[in-house]
Amino acid sequence: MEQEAAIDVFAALAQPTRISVFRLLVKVGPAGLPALEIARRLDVVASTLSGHLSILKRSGILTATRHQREIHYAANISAVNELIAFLLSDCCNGQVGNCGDILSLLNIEGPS
Amino acid sequence: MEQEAAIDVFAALAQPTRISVFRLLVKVGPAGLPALEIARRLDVVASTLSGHLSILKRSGILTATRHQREIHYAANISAVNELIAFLLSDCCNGQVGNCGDILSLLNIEGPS
DNA sequence: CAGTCATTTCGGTGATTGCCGAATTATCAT
DNA sequence: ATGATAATTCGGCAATCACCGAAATGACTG
Repeated sequence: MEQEAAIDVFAALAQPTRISVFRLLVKVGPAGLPALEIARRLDVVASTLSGHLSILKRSGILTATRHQREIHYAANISAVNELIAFLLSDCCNGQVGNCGDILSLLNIEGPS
Repeated sequence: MEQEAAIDVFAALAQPTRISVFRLLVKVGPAGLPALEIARRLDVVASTLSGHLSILKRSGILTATRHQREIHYAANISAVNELIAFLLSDCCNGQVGNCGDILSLLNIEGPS
């Protein structure tokens, strides 16, 4: 992931409604939710939400697929992966082990 | 990390000069750099940089320590860890293995 | 084709952001 | 104290952002 793309993702997530949308969609899983359902659950006006969804989608952190009349938005987990890889790329030379405490903070210890 | 804090970090990184500062400081390592040296390397006016440093510091992604006349800014890697943990917390139930391809994207495979 | 539902676009407003130069504060050496 | 260096604060300006309601588009149904 290039710096410009990472900035777009950071900007997309740097807003309360948008990060709430993203987290909701992460929880919901790959099936995602239609826009109005998101608006209902987060209590946001539809037109306002539409702008936020557009920003999130343009950054690549959400995907949108039409299901009949509805457009289902879903979190794009691989974009999260790329963002994390970008964050770590400069300090670890691509090898996460170099960053020490990251692994333990993420509870990576193999099956318990 | 709470959602509010994560938003502050995202907002801090969602700006070209600021993310360049952050990446420069990650590369430089824990010793960090004084403000004017950062300004020189990134070709940014001192007063403009000062505002950016203040935003980065307030978000917790940078630390600042005085060394005689200079204030040395350094990347706070543990804040990066917390941010990554926040990003993953909703989809993995705290267990990164649940997210599947994250591990391989990060080149976590044990010593090669 | 007419109607309905889902979503987006448009228009306008108030708040925030980023930028710079000038002035100010802080620290140290002489 | 004086002067020099490091860094921040201030004032003002242009650009962007977030928000809402109203209107428009797109997609399906009868």
